[in-house]
Amino acid sequence: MNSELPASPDVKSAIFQPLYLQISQLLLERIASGEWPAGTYIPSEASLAETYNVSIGTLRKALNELVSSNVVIRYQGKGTVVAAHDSDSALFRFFNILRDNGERSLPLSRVLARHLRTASEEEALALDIVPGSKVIHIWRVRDLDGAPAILEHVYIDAARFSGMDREPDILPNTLYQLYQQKYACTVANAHEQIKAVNAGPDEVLHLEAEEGEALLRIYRIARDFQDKAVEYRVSTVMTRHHAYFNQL
Amino acid sequence: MNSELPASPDVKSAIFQPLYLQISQLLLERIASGEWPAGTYIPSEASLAETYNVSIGTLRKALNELVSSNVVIRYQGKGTVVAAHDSDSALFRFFNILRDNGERSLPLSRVLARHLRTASEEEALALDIVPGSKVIHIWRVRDLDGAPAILEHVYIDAARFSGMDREPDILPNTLYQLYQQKYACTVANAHEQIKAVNAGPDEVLHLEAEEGEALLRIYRIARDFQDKAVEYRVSTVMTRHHAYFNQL
DNA sequence: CAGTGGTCTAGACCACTTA
DNA sequence: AAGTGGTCTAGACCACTGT
Repeated sequence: MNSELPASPDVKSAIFQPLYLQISQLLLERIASGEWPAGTYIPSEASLAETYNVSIGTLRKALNELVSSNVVIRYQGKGTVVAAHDSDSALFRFFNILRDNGERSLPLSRVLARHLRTASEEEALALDIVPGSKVIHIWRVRDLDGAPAILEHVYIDAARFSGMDREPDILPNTLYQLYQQKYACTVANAHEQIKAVNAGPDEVLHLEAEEGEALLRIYRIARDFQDKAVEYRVSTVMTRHHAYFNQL
Repeated sequence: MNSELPASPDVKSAIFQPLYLQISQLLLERIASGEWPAGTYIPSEASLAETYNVSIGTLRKALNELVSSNVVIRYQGKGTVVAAHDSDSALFRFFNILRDNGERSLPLSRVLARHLRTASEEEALALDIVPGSKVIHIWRVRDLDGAPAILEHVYIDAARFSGMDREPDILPNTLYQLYQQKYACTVANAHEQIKAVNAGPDEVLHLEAEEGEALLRIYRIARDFQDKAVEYRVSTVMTRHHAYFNQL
């Protein structure tokens, strides 16, 4: 087959990109479309290779691309599963506030307010939606080790997450799981900007901070596989007993 | 050859690890030993494959491991070069303080003090050296966009960097380049812990901060390829016009 | 042009999981 | 035992870089 066809020229010349990247993209689209929901197993290498008419080696390379971008996880002898936010490893990828000694501390949330409102300029810019659109705003405190530690504003596009402002349920600790399970929307990466701020009235009241105490403020924009902004979040963190950890 | 030998069993059974990882490790050792200094080209795939008696595919896999851990960089048509800290990409891997809009800003250093002294308990712990050892301490201010923005304490093992406290030269902006070029010591990764602090006298004086103004404090331990601690650094950052950026 | 890394293939065999 | 992913090989061809 190799001697006749110089590596499936029809597919190759269509888009100028290596075959394995094209396949990787096709698989990503099928995952993003909801065909294979998070937590489910996708077909085996051999079967996918047959589907796309490529060698198994090329298909492996395509899958490895998805592994390195945290889209799927592979288990030898079992299969390839679409990454879900409830796995232990994924849970802490987006939660970098740890105890001073580096140990994990499970956060506990209390929602202070939740409502639908018109996006401010800043929020619309961050979420990449037209100014004047509606957003759902969630305001909550997160406790670490029994004490209030994070005061957090979360903004999401109301059009995309319609109904979430009226959900009767108590919100789960990790919103990303909720986005994934109820709205088929997986946060794939996030970008953060960190500054230091002096505590104001809100932080004095809800974080038991001293007036003017130095706190971390983290601005985060979370994006899905298509690089579309999913959530804008501003967190204010008390760092008396905890710190933001980062591996370079 | 494949029918006779089940994938070079002699090498394989010696250490229980995939061949390509063993080779990757061997190459890393040769790089760390100084045989191929930073910035130089290592032998071609074909020649290395012959040296280690493995197929070219296996050797590629070994090299790709080194690529993903930022040890080497490959250029099609040219060759494989040992990563150096002076490449534009590497320079900003360890410098995450950017302007609010996300643009880079080249820092400018002024050394306030530099001397040899006995390590404190904290410093010895961070550098993983025996308490009572000598460290070189560098204290400097870094300007961003013409204004003092970072007040930084740097600690390095005096035994490893002997002579650096007496160097007559003005220290370069990026110490990591100096470590690499003069001490054959490459910083391969780093771990950071970030807190918020209120400005004290030092920061008021050198960063022109208001008394009590909230500042970022970053504790960083930098390590080499062997995961040995190279440098301990405590930076205090003014975030009026800059922020710490991070991609998750 | 020769030499480098990048892609793709085809097939053998190994290691792990499940039934 | 059957099915999955993981390793290793061998070789063809492509794309890019220098002389």
